Amino acid sequence: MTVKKRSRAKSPAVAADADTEQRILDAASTVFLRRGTAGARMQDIAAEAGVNHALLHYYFRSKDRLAEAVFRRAATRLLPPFVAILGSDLPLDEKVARIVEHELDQLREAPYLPGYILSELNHHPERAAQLVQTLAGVDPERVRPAIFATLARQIDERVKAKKMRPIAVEQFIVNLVSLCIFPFAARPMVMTMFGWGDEEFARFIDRRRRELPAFFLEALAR
Amino acid sequence: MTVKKRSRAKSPAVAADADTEQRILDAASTVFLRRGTAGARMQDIAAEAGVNHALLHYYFRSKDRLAEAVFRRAATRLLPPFVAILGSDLPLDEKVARIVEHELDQLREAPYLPGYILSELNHHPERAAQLVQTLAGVDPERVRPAIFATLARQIDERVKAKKMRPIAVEQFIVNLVSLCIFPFAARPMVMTMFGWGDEEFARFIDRRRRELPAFFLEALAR
DNA sequence: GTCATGTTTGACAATTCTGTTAACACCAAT
DNA sequence: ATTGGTGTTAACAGAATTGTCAAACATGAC
Repeated sequence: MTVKKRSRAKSPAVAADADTEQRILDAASTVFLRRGTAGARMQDIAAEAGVNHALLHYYFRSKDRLAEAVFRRAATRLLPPFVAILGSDLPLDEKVARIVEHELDQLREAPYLPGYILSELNHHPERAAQLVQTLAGVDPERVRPAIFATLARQIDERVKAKKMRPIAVEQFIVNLVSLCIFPFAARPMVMTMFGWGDEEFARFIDRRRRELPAFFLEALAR
Repeated sequence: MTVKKRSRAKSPAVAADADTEQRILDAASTVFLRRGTAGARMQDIAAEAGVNHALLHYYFRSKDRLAEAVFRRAATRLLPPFVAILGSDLPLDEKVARIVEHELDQLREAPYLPGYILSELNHHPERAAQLVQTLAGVDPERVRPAIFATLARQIDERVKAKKMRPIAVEQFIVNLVSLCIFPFAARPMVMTMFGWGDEEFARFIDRRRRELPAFFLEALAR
């Protein structure tokens, strides 16, 4: 009834003022990431976007749908690069270095992302499955082996060459991701514990970006 | 007006049925940890505790206060042991081993804890400061140096003895905590990614408990 | 027994929040 | 100019949620 085909044929004259739907989505991201889905109010999102709150419903029908759009976009920015790098055929230490650099660069720009995503997945675990599907384009049953295979082979090679102590692929991945993402998810706690402001935290991350690959690889070297 | 001195002189005859205030706090923990503070409903907590929801207000005055009580209790269970071990005078590798074991044992029982605490601190960063104070009994300005001093000295000694590569204390701590806590905070994602159920995740944690100390210490050994 | 005190409940008030509707402005095409 | 469609708003309806209150209830003391 209210749903129309949304052909965004933006008036070519006014290029400066962004597409409304986009502006709403951006505002929703801002608010949802800070307050969480349950804690956010539609009214606040409307204010942040500078529009009447009825417009949110016009474009996204309900809070649930808007929240899902935001979540999907957020997750899409966080995970795929990770999977791409891990599943590539770069040498193992190159993979580690790239992931650390990419992830830390990314999160420096969007520090609320990890906390938001972890929190949402804790409250709606069912979204995780749906998410992995969306990200992969196919179902996880087919993507997982692909990543696992190359990674397991690389680890195996280095173990056989006596260059690395053995480790399960799952532990390898979780360790790497933990070290990259956790500091951002726990940022308020970290900053308080160490008595830091934003600049100190930034320096901490800079240093981490340099030192983490070596730390991780040394943990496995022999 | 409604606040009375709450002398819990529990009727000694009926020891089985727990103190109501305690039952409410337990129920609130359950619900808040699962749904988050903003997502939880007072009605649900009342139902979980098996009482009328007016009782929640009778004992805790408002949702905010109840939420704070729950948060304080949760944080009190997670952090102090960590600080205690880290600040003790055990040898360094013993500290690492103990923290890994204790933390993983603890979290196996309460897997929602990390996600809840991280989430709450993201939405109310101001609570972090207040929390650290409460935990320490004194202000963080005095506790922090204490932990730092012993830890920094231990690291320094091993570095000088050519047994360890140098690392900043902050990075040391964050790395250790990341590896312990993150897997639980990201549990839904981890389980989905790997296609696991509860048993597989439990086995994963078991293995982690055994292997993590070595992983961590090897990362720094030379 | 009844009185006093703390506990518990059902009903209700007040507010906040989501979602809907009808009117209006603007532009494009006929 | 008129018509039709899209985007936008103000006002409103309905639901859900937090919080209050007076009355009922238990229990031990006198």
